[in-house]
Amino acid sequence: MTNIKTVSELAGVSVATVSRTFQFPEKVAPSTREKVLAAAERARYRPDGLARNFRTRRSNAIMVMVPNISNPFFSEVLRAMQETAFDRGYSVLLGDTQGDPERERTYLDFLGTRQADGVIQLGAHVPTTLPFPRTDDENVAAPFVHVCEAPTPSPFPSVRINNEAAAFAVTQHLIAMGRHRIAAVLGPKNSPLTADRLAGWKRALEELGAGSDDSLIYEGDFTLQAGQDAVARILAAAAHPDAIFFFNDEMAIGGLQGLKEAGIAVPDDMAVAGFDDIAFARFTEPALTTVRQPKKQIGEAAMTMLIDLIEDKNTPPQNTVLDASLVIRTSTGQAGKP
Amino acid sequence: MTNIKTVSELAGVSVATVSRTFQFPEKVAPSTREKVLAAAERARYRPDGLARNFRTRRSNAIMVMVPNISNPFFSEVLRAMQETAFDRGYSVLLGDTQGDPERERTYLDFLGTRQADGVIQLGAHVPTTLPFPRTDDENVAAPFVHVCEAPTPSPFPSVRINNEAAAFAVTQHLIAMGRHRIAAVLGPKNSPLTADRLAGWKRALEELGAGSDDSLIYEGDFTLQAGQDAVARILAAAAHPDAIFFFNDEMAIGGLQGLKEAGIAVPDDMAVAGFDDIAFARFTEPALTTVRQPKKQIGEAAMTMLIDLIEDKNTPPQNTVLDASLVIRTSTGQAGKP
DNA sequence: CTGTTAGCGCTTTCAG
DNA sequence: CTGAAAGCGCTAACAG
Repeated sequence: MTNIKTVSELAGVSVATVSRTFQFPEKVAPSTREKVLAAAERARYRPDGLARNFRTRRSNAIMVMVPNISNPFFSEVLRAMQETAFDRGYSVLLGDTQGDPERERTYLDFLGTRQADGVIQLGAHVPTTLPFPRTDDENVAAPFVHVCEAPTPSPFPSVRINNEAAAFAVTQHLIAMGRHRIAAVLGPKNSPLTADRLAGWKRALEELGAGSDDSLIYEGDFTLQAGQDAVARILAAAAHPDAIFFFNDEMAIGGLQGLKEAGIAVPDDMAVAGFDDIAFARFTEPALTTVRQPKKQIGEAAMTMLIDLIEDKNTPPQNTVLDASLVIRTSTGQAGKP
Repeated sequence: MTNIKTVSELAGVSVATVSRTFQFPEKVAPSTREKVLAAAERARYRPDGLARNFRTRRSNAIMVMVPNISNPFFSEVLRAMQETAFDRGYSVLLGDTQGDPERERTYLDFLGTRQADGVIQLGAHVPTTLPFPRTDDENVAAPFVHVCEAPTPSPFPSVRINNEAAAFAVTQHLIAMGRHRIAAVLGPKNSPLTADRLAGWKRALEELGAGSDDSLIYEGDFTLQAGQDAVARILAAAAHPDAIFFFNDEMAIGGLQGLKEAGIAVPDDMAVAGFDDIAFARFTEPALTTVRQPKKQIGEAAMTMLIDLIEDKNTPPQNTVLDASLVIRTSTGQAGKP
């Protein structure tokens, strides 16, 4: 129950001085500062964060909405975000949405109720009505950053990689390895990311390969199970493809399992590629060729952008595109071997 | 900028009535309620969460400290925690500690500054001084729950599985499969969980096997890399073991990779077991025998316990032990085959 | 460099 | 069922 008043009396100074001692120690004479700190120590005083937040109208918290925190890609990005937020004095509120728009609305509302100073969206959904922090200035950008799944063009500041180009590179590599019929296993529909990767796959097949063929497109949802299921459907089709490009690593790992169970040799009978380069991709059998997304950079860039937006209302909204690189392992065959 | 006063004037009622309409709608006459809600709607009013938190002296937030959010075991548990918290009207603050005690202290301090109503610790470290919420009643249990890594006996409420028994079961299974020299690859030192699993391994070897042998113990830290490294050390030893019990699945997966690179056949030349049953365990080559931890239940139980503690100061602190089960897959050999 | 003072927006008695 | 009013603990002008 010890509050600022108690401490001020104990130290024989005003409450303002106590406040300053904690907020701006340099604005207080060293001798006074010591008196205050001693008194605070003695009274086991901790400034009340709730009162401070209330008074300053800032929660110093960032809501991060993530479709599924168990997805290793997201958890890596999230870790970098939390790290960056921490370094800048913000805490991270976790909002696992499971893709549920109602959940997203609830979490977004943390902005409206001032329980978060900003929001990062790692999912695909774009909010239509944003509960702006109650400012009358319509020109101030909303403290909202869209990560990975931002549509093009994006109405909000965003951070992502060039998914089209990365998917093109994967498909190009498969073609270079002598593959002709390359299936694509998609992520969730309506996801800009899925659309972009699909466009890259298509362009590569049309420019460099045998042309694209919609019968080579299979649905998926980024889960291990979806990868396994897709393989079952792929193998049931009349003419097998000779390669499968899974739109994320988890599906590729599920797919490898499905292929193993079906007795299909990878990469000899079927080449397999993924996307993301999660930690496990290096440990599959065979090791997975994939696209390395700069997870740490993505998280850092997004959080930095958001906090800049919050703290400096003049920061112009940006759409940052980071580099991704193709990581060639053994699941797509060895050089020199068809 | 629209606040409770604006709404009260618009609706022609007092601020108290507006407050009640949002807090306890049933305490307000239906006709009044409608007036208020209409006015709130018109003014686009959102109650200020910071003011509310300040006034009620509650943040409605739970700090969850986790050593590494990228670990699939933790992220699964965390997801269940967030779900449970959400259902009970709490948000989750993410505190990735990377095992750093200073970080842990900082996060723990959220209690002291009232920025969190409770703390869950998923790491091994036990706080010595807890910044109690400022109550004078020394008998009130601190809103702190220790998960998975709680020492025995635990000074705090806790949730965990019986690690000793589970490790015993793994080792027993390996012995039953005809293995004689069973190596153990540990988790972080000083972790109660590591100690318990080691004790189970040791007891099984002594009661059912050839006796335990400290030269079969290898250090680890729960990362993929650690598993791979441990295999290198194991294979460099004079006499190979014929089985390896990794104390978590990630190390086991790293270990499988190391064994593959060394040309050791699993399970024929070396049986491998893990611990946790993360989603990827079913998709390794060969599929991993492991201990299934009830991740969802652990998360739910811990969060429920903590919130009960917060909301009902009479809840007695408990130490909950949940069931874990051995999941036998192919990495430890097939029945009937030595 | 320090003190005085006025609230921030809301909840919560306490009366009526 | 509703209103009046006090005040949570702190910060930030402003004045000295």
